[in-house]
Amino acid sequence: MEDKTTEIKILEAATEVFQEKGMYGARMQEIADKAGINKALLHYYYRSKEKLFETVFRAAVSLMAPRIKGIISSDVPIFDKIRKFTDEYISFLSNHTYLPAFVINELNKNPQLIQEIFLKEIGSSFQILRDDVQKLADKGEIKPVDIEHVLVNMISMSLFPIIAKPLLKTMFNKSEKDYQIFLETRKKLVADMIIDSIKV
Amino acid sequence: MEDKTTEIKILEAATEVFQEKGMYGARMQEIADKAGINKALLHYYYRSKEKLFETVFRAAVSLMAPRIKGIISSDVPIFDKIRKFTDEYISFLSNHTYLPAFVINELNKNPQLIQEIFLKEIGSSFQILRDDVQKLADKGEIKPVDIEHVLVNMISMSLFPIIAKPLLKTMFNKSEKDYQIFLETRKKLVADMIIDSIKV
DNA sequence: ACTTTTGTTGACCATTTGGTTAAATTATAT
DNA sequence: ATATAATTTAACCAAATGGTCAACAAAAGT
Repeated sequence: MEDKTTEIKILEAATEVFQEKGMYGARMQEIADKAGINKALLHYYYRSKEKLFETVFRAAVSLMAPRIKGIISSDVPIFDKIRKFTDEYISFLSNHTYLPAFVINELNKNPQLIQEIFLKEIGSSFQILRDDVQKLADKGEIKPVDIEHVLVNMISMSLFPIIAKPLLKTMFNKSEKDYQIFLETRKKLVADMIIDSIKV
Repeated sequence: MEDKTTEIKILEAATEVFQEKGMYGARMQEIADKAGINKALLHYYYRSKEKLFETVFRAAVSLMAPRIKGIISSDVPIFDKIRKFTDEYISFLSNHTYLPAFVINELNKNPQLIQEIFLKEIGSSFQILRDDVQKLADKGEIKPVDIEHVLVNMISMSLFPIIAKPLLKTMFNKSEKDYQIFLETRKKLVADMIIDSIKV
């Protein structure tokens, strides 16, 4: 933490605070304290709170989105793609618990940010997936499903248990460790469900 | 809007603002303006911002939770229960788009609130469901599934498309109306998937 | 009629907050 | 060495914010 450049230290501290408190709840002073620097330095590197937030937010999206993109546009059989997705995405999110709630929440509060940021990250790869699925359906290798629903189902079942973790943890009376196991189990379970829903 | 009691007007205005901006982002002045009253009146009826927020939050949970509870603990065959859930819950949430993101988000930021509020609302009915499913599995009428996963799957696929609406709307390039149709379609689709995953 | 309680307001206050500035310190180049 | 540029800080500021208070108005008891 010591030899890191100030700019990085700020970004890390800001990420923590913003993800925990959100754009409005975050305090510049808290970020400065957490980064171990003077508040004025924040403004020296990132001109305003908004600028800093946007940087953090873009970084968060850039951390989440390419993984979806990379997996769904990789050149492997579709069933493998699905298994790979649930496996890697649930793993990744387990280690970044705050991320999805942060992104989705800020997206709700500031919808116009999406067009620019999110589409650029994901956009194109979705078309590819759509075409792939169409071809497979034509060849009779899978059911002629609506890819939008399949994708939403898969993302829902992978992401929601992370977003609603505190709720579900309490609801099912699970310890932190038990919840991790619960998530681990879902990797295969979700993939199986999705595959079952599209295989002929 | 005119003949409503001041207290109600405040609560409605506060609900709007809190759901849109969150606890931190909400401004007492904005709530007062939206309610068409003086800011001091807010403090006359609800002593502090925190108090007001908690009232709004509890009301939101009380709006969401009993519906889950009512459906899953009703005395109808399990498959009907599932169809009823997806149908009614997606309908309800379509008319209260902000609700789930609001509840889940605040729950993430303030986890200790859950124990008290959420468990009281949901808690018991979950045990009933668990027992029901166990019995059905013993009788061989459904697979011996893990009810926790089934429930999470069902809630995930119903709730997530509401929470991530702005994201998915952009991603799939859908108009407001198209998105409503998309959600409408999901009612049956989700129920079918859940039922398929547990039927023998 | 009038007293008391309840509801409502405008003006005000202390604190917090994002942001600035001028000066000091450190690094870099000449 | 020294001038120049980059980094860091303490002190400060204006605006915003949650909250209060004294006074006024309306309702409700009596």
